[in-house]
Amino acid sequence: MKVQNTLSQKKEVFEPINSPHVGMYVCGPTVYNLPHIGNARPAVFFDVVNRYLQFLGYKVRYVRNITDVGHLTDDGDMGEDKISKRAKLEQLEPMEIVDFYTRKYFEVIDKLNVIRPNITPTATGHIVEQIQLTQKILDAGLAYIADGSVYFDVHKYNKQEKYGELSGRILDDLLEATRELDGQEEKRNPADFALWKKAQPEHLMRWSSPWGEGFPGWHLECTVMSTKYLGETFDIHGGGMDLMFPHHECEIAQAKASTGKAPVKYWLHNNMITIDNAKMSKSTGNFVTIEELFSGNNPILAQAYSPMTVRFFILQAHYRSTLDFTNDGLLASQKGYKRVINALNIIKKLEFPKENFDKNLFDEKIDTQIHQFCDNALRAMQDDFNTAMALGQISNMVKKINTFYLQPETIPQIAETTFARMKGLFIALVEDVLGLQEEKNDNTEGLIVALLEFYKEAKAEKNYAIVDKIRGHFKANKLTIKDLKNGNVEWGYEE
RNA sequence: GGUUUCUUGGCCGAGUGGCUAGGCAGAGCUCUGCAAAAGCUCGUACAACAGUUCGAAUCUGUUAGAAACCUCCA
Repeated sequence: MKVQNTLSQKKEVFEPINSPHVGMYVCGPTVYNLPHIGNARPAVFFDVVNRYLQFLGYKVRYVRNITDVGHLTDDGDMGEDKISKRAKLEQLEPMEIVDFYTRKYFEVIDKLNVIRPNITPTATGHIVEQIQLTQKILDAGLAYIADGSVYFDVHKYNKQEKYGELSGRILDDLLEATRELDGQEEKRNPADFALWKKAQPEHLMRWSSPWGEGFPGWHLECTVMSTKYLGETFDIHGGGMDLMFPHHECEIAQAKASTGKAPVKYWLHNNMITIDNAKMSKSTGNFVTIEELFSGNNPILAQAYSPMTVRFFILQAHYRSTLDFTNDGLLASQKGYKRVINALNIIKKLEFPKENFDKNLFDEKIDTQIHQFCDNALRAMQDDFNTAMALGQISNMVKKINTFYLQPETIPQIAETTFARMKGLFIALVEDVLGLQEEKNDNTEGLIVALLEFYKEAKAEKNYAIVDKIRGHFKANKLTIKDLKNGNVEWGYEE
């Protein structure tokens, strides 16, 4: 398998440090707002990575953090922070916000059929470790204390290591480009970043430390938690491209400063999502939440889109391309998804004929074609998780499956082993790897009412055979038909 | 200004130097009491220019345009 490593900017052969074990860390959400469609992409994509690695037989330990401190009030920026403003307005504890949005996050991400990570650590749960790491970097001489805060000394670090290796930035260029921000006077250098930040009196989340009361810096938690659960060097670190700089760059710096080792072997970054070609972000407020997507309750949306439609839509693009959310695109995915699921249900029931089939039917061309679909689909996944390509091949299989379904007698055009391979792979890819599952329509009520119509008609015609038959079906489903005195017919649960 | 990336048919969206990606929409056909579903067939696609090559959407260069990041964000 090959993966595109942001660090080398090349596709590299994936070789776990400690095969068959794979350690994967993905930056999770900052839980101070409703999860939006931009949160859905990494969640779904890295879920597929997790699933595919397991499909290949690896034992994955998947860690995805919850950032619940460090972003509630800005570092330096004196501008308005809508969240803390709102927290104040609603008189909520920060942890109340955190708890509420964490639950919201899991709620919608679960609906997308994302398997929960093995560990979901929180930043507030690792304050002690973060203090320890800060001390370690101080001891290494790569940080300095300024008025109760601790800053990472990027300049000094850059003399022994290369700061900017992940994002391809050069420190000197960065300095010129960096804007003047408020509250940065304490820093020796604008590129320096906070490891520990002194808490202002109004700051609600605070812990005592050797440097006074404060809270951990933005980048510290990921270094601490990834190291704690996956070791000083682990296999995969994932996240959105926007985290490449400075977040992941700082993580590398923190890790190298404290352990002297590169923390991550393969860096994977998913691209951004746009809405009608405009970038989505929390601050500009043009965002669509995942809940809204499911409910259709947003002016941008023409209708509601089911979780699996959204998942299918995300997987139809390669993860390193930007993905534009449009109604047309989602609608196309809705249909494409249903087509695949219909075929999934069909192939599950479809069997190769036991005997009495015409052995002369065997057609090597078709047989080879099926094998190619299978090979191509697997190759696509092997090549940097090309889910779009894999879905294309699955689509090819769908056609064949539908044909075989309508003309089962033609199944022996392919060998029994070929049939078994396609069946097994199709199900495995769709369900296990891509994580697409059937969404059952909840049309029970409508169907019951329809059946009652027939019941009434049959009764009017005194066709009691049909009447009894319908009653029987209701009973079999633990329902009863109630012929009311006023002539109405209703249904209820069997008591 | 710097860094990274992108520009594919009506829309979305893959792609290897030479062989049909795929989906959606559209047209025609088959099947069908009518439909639907399904299958088959079809449309001019690869930003522009130049170069490398027997051959390039795929490599190189130039130009134009776009995006993300450089500041909290997945």
